[in-house]
Amino acid sequence: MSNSLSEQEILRRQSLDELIRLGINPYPAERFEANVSARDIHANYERNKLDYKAVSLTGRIMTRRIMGNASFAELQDASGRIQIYIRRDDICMGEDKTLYNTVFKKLLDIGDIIGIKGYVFTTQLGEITVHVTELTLLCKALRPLPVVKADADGNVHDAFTDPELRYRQRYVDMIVNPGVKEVFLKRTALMTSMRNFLQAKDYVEVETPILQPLYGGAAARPFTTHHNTLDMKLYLRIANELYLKRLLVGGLDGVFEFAKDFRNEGMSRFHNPEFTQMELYVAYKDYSWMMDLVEEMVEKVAMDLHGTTLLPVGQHQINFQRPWKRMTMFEAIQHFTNIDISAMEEAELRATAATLNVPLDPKIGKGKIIDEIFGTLCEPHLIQPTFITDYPVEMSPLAKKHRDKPGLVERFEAICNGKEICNAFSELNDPLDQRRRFEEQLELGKRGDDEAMTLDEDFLRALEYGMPPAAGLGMGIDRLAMVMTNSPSIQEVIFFPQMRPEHP
RNA sequence: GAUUCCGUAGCUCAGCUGGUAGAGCAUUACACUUUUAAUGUAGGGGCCCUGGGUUCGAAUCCCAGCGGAAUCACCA
Repeated sequence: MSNSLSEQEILRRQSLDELIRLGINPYPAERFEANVSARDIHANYERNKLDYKAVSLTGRIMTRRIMGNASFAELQDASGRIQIYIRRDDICMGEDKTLYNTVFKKLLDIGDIIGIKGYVFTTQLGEITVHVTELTLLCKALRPLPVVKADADGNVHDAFTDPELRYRQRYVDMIVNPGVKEVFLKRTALMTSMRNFLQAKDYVEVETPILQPLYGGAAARPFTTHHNTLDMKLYLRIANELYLKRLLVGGLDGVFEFAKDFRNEGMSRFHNPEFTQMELYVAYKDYSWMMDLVEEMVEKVAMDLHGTTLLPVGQHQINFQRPWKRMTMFEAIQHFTNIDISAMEEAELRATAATLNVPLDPKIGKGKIIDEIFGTLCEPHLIQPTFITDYPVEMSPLAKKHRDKPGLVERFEAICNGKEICNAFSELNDPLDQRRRFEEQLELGKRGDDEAMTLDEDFLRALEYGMPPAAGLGMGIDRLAMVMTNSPSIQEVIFFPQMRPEHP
């Protein structure tokens, strides 16, 4: 951003001064009520012409085609675009033609917001258009908008595509690239659909602390902050799991929260430092019950958003229709490598990883080796929604041990388009086992694992009062939104993704 | 953090092996009462990301920095 104004910005400021000199308030306080939207006109005018003889409409001027004493322009409101037709002698009934000759033709620009009154008609070329009889300026824009045009064949010219500008100035992106708003409306619809689904089951939507004295519920590095009055360190949550489980102890049998979580880690097209998870905990259920719920919920979300379960995602067609494929982690590895690792100990696993060309950090243990093999050789190939079940206990300190498979926990992830979209367990409710698992994490922390979990005494105290057996779920809303809107990066589904500051 | 690519007008982009800038749209002026990427004619607009170097001369070559993108690493 420069201190000096561009030629076009100077001209717009001069136009602003001129408008004021003519007695026109460029930012009026009076309400201008629209009685119709662009979409409404397009959808209903042909069937019901009599209803469109006195319309009033607001919007932003997006294109202008000025031809002497009559002009066309396109107005964009929240619902879409509509062409308007402005004739000099219709908006200037008397001798004074200033409103058309000076105000409309010279002082208004692309990007200005106006209100119009008039009637709808169809032009000779068949385009539904509003014939303007009154024109009111509602907001003068001082910066020029990037002008994007589309030709008759639908080719877009001079598209506003620079990702940096699009993300830094999302408002411009939204004005100029209509698909952008659609993506975000879909994201909202996704959350609404999910919320309705969960509320219909009488689960309670709650809010839990974002500022936490101890961070827990996931393995990640936190953002740290400080409370002045209490003079204490606080963390932005990396998860809300431990608080929602306290609510199960407290007697809520089904709770969920759409939670902004914060992780102080790398950024990529799959990772933003702040992101949204929907976490759900339901008492007296287990992880296989939760798989059924996830299938049902995501299938419904797809239907609500698109009216179909079959969606294009990148190069693939993904079908969210129930039932989804289910396989254990060991089965998945056997499927993709033809090797059965289920009985292997650490040394053999390490050797197997080496023959499979999976690079390993020498410090990691058995559970992480298995996960590494899975993540490298299996996960990227799982395109259709698939539940992967039964994870090594070492990586899942909050999950209940498997009812009949030693060394594993009752956990699943749903993988879709090669990426995890959710993670769920039968929740560990044995307070003594939970304490041991935390202590193991503390050991890992001492050995230098900066993502090991901390021991939360208050959470353990809550478990000692007794938490009902429960199934828990964490669903990545951003990741799911990417899949549901066929977006290749997380920045496309977060309004204001994290960026370096413009002025270092 | 590593590698590769990118940074030129408000926007999208040209600019070859070095000779100090071009197009389309936008913008300005004029013409035009149903156009639609409106059209026609004539203009204006550039710290070529920043700082060093090489050179008689750098948008162009070299080095460093700043921003961005992709891939990888990291992220259960």
